[in-house]
Amino acid sequence: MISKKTKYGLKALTYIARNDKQMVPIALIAESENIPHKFLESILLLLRKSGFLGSKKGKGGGYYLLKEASDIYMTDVMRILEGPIAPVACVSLNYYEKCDDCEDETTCSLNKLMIQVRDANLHVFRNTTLEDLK
Amino acid sequence: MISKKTKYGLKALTYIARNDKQMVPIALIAESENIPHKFLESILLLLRKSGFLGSKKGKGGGYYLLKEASDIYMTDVMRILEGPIAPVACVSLNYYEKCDDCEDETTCSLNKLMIQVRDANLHVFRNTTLEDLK
DNA sequence: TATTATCCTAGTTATCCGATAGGAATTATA
DNA sequence: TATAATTCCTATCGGATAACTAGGATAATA
Repeated sequence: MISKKTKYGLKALTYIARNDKQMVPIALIAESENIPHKFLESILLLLRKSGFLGSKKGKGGGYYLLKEASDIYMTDVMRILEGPIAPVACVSLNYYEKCDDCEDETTCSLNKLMIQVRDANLHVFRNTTLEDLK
Repeated sequence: MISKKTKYGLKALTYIARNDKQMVPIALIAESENIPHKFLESILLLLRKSGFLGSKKGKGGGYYLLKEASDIYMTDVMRILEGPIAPVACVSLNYYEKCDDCEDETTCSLNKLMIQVRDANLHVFRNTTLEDLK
């Protein structure tokens, strides 16, 4: 199950994408999408620092997409918001970590299944961009 | 990312499946798979109550599969150990719950993506049985 | 009856999720 | 230039959940 952070983040990105070429202030997204204002603030900050969003301070300011929606892939967004796409770190492409309970990954009975799950999810996320959520 | 409970549970089931037709005591699984004994105990208890395992108390006792490994589907195991397969409750087949922030699911921008993720995972789990992990 | 198991309820501890607080910095505009 | 509107940033907090533990009851075997 994905976190609310991820859910809110995706909804916010979609909202901004729909209002492209305009500044979208936090308050507007928060109200429209029923997202706690301060929580959303921290999420948008993260998305900006991760290179998805640009921002402008002050009156008339807000957030905007730095790239075309069709160039924003769910793989990248999900990794920032939710973390690893893989179900276990030992099969993660971007967040690899060794298991402490496993001696050898190649002989681990879960390995094959975990890779299948990872790849199934990757396939979906690689073939979906923000444009598809608009 | 799946919980350790799920990971341990799957490993334990596999271990038992490999030693089919024999009683397998907790202690043996715990040591072989590097799983904390008491934690594993609670997991096996759950798997028994959920109908995957049978048990026998006392000397020479232990756990055994109630069905053929090839009849134990990952969909069922995962739902017990990990909970919903869907990434959000509002697209879950077995654990449905309405979103509190969404008015209408049919117009939610995430809906389609979430269903795709759910179905991708379902596809893997429906086509994998415990036999495949052996 | 001693030993080896599971059964069961109830903890404990640590981490993380979701959300909030409060002010600093920046910008537009009246 | 004053004011309002906005993002920026750090810190914090309560509650839930994950991971694990304790300790005895119960049952089977030899």
